[in-house]
Amino acid sequence: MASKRSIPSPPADEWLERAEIALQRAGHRASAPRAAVLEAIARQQCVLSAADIADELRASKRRVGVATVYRTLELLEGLKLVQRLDMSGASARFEPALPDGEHHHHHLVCHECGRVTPFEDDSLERAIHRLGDKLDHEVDHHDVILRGSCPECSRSRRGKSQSRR
Amino acid sequence: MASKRSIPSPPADEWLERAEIALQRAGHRASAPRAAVLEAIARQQCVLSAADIADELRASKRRVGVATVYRTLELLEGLKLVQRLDMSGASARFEPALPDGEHHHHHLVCHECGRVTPFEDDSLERAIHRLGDKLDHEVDHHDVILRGSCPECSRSRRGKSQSRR
DNA sequence: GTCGATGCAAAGAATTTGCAGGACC
DNA sequence: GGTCCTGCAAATTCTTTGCATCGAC
Repeated sequence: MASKRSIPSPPADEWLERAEIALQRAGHRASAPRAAVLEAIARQQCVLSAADIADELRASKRRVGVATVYRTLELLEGLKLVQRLDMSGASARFEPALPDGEHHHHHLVCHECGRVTPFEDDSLERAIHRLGDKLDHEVDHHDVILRGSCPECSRSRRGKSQSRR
Repeated sequence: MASKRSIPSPPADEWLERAEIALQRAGHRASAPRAAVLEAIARQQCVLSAADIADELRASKRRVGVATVYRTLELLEGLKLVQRLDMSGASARFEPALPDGEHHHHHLVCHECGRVTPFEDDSLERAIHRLGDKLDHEVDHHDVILRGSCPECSRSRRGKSQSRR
């Protein structure tokens, strides 16, 4: 047990289609650079920074200016199609957002290797939901970030002694 | 009975003393500028940015360079005496951190007025703690940010019409 | 007296913005 | 063909760093 705690692979194409439709309905044009950014986001397996996206596109011969990447991300964030993840100090990361609470998840950040791992947990969601009711605030979004060491890092730090917990 | 949901006023002096001792024990000198930054942090009622601290000190005639403010905050963060709060886009905010889990809390950010309100909730903490066990990661810290409208903003939005923005 | 701490200003990094030309509808 | 969009580079903002000087221990 304690095996793959990863989240079922996100429906990339579905997201892409939804994003394209949402942009169109919001009155935005479907340009090639914008489409390239959308595809890079849809294709990603992990959270990406604006620079990551620009680099990736440059590598695949579809150069897109950073400004366009930022402008597209801003647009998508406004339409709740991407979710921004603030990394202490470093540049912000972005990931495709799924509709509503569907597939809602949060992140673990390893402060040794920097890796970001998504996870989901119903009891956490329930606790937050209850909180929303309890507090006067209208809560419409929440971020949870757990920081610590990922399995690889803590394992290698422990060195030889391998004690599963 | 959901009236005072605020957190009991933090023991400012206690924090200040603890911070001074911790710095000294870590081999740092007690300079006047650093002391001024410490006091500003201890005195704060809400989260402050580095610029806020510098401004506040300038107002109270104890000018301290921003560089010193940042350096002090970095020092304090390393000693777990302050907690950094990443604000999407805007500059990071800092607040005094209390020892261990003592008085542990999180924040609500109003996306209308920007106000940051602390809250604490045991069931949330328990859920996160359980999560730490469930996930392979060693979790040693967590941040939770709820975003929404504070009571004032949602009230005024509902009550009156939505004039100016 | 030594070495850490400070302030200033320059350097860096991340993100935004102005503008002229290009592309979509 | 009118706009919206793009790329580039300059501008902003936040934070860090180099360096000569100052001050705590």
